Amino acid sequence: MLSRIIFYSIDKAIRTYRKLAQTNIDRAGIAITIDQWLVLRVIEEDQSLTQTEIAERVLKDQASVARMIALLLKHGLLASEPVAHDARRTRLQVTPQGQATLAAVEPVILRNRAQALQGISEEELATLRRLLERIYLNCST
Amino acid sequence: MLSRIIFYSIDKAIRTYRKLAQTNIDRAGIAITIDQWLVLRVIEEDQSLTQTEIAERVLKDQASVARMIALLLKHGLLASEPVAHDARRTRLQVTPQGQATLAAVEPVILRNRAQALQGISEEELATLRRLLERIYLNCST
DNA sequence: GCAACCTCTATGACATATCATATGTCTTTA
DNA sequence: TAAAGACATATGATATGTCATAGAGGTTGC
Repeated sequence: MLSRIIFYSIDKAIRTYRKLAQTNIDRAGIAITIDQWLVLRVIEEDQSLTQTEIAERVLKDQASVARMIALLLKHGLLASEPVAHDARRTRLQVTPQGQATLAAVEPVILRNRAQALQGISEEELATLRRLLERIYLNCST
Repeated sequence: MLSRIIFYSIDKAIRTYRKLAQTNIDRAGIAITIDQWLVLRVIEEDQSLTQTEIAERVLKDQASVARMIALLLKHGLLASEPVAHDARRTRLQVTPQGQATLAAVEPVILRNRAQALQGISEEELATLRRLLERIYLNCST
């Protein structure tokens, strides 16, 4: 039975959460994917990050991040300007439109999380986090 | 901090596990993706399933399953034949090559799981499963 | 200084995720 | 039984995941 496999449960939980999150963002009339939102949010926090560093923070590949950034630029949520001391890079900036999108998404995400974690205590959450971290460490070595 | 968000932990755990699994399959010289393997395995268990039913079992979209089946057919791991009473469908069969692939992957998967779950007790696993199931239910309603 | 090496970004190739829809085929209902 | 609805599969469009690599630009060591 697939349902007895823990990785199946993990996959099911995260997929269902992602679907809920994206549905609610769409329903709020916001034109962004959750993955793009995550990247945008990380850039907002620190605009000096390289794509590789962004990729590490959001657990994605540099190639994926490059394409998401290209889309965010195309959609006007990000702007880029050259960096003086390093011609390989560009400095990314969240545009006012990007800021507005972040602000609009924030409450939706908070509601999603609250819904997803209903009936789960802080202690259980800590346990969950600890076990998942253990799996992560077991897999990375 | 992203690391404080539980969905980040879930995502990190499952991604790292998937990467470990795929790396070990590749390293064993087996030409199949984990997703294709999962589909092939489900078909082996019940060859009368429709694509939609397979998709439900493996938590994927019918469109994704259709494309994976197309690849499995192309690679010779599956064969299809018409179904007498319903012209919409085809009956899928795991070929000998498919059987061999499943047999070769099995021990790799078992080793992966054992590695990923090192140091986690049966009781903790049950807790993990219960919490993830709760998140899933919270998100599906 | 410059050769070897490393970093940053972009992109090709292929697989998957998701939604929408097309097409053909049952099935049900008026 | 014909029309309407449901179902099975395929596919277009777009986004992401992953690996590999190209191409331009830094950095280091000699």
